[in-house]
Amino acid sequence: MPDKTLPSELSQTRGRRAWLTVVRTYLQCDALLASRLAAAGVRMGEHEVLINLARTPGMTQQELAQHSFSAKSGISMLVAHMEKQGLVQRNADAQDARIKRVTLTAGGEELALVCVDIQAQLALQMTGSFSDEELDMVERLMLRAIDALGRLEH
Amino acid sequence: MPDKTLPSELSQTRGRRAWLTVVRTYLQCDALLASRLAAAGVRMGEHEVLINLARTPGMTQQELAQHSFSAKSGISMLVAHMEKQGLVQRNADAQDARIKRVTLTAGGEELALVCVDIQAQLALQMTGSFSDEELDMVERLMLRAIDALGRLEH
DNA sequence: GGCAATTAGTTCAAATATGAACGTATTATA
DNA sequence: TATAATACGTTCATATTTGAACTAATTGCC
Repeated sequence: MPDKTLPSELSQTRGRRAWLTVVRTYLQCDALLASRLAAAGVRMGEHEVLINLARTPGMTQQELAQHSFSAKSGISMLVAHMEKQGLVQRNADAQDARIKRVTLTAGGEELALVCVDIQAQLALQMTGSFSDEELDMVERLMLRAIDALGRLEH
Repeated sequence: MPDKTLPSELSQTRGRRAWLTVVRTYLQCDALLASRLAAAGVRMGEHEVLINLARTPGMTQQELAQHSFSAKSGISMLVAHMEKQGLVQRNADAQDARIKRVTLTAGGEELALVCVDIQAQLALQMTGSFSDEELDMVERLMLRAIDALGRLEH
């Protein structure tokens, strides 16, 4: 009986192969998304903030940073810039003076709709041939993966 | 409640929801991968090059750039740096003097094994609860998505 | 052969993203 | 209550990444 799994075997597992395909898909999709957003005059970082605030108005910058997986310093500068552009508004929280709650302005809402549209359009083009069952399957499997990752984080 | 505009319909499709879950999974996995590689003294860019060259020795820098979805200028600098570190070697192609073929040194091979191991380990931890059928399903679906993306690229 | 078009790689300035240090506000603890 | 520990946001120096301009080599075409 062969003993514990060796690195050279591990590297050929189905899991790794499947995941690398996910990564390739993500990177290719991301590149296309970036180019379509650029055509609409929106950068990836702005897109992320707009999408998040459209779904959840009043997010803190900390929350924005976590959700977009970027450093809070970057969010601070980005949101400041977007405020100058008139896309968002920052208001101190009533209960906690440390917190700045960020909301979209009318112009921000409008641009967020464009972003959502671009994103949804791309998702549709990419998964257009998937059945509802297949889409649900993807979502459920990915949620399981996220769950497994969460258990590792400490 | 009456319908709003067209975008709001699109934004709620299964496809978008499923895809956003994939994105979240990718970002979370990527962050963890980066931290584990950092613990081994390897940066993400180096990891990408090492993994690629381990699978396909003698890749050109152009090919490396395409496979890792980064600018060729970055690859040029990165590979030059890795050559100084003694991880890779660049040799002019015999047939085409423009091309530099990149291969791993013994040290590079060794480090590449570590990278492959970290990557495979993470993939296994993430998809450990998946059945073979589920893994194959993920791979096939992602390949279909990549195919659909390929058809759009013009 | 000769010349335009293309391709691989490099360089460098500019755009982006990050981490550490700091100021300020809040919460926990003694 | 005082004081330490923590949390949010900003700033700034420092990576990291990119795009455009450039050199050199190759290919296509007349």
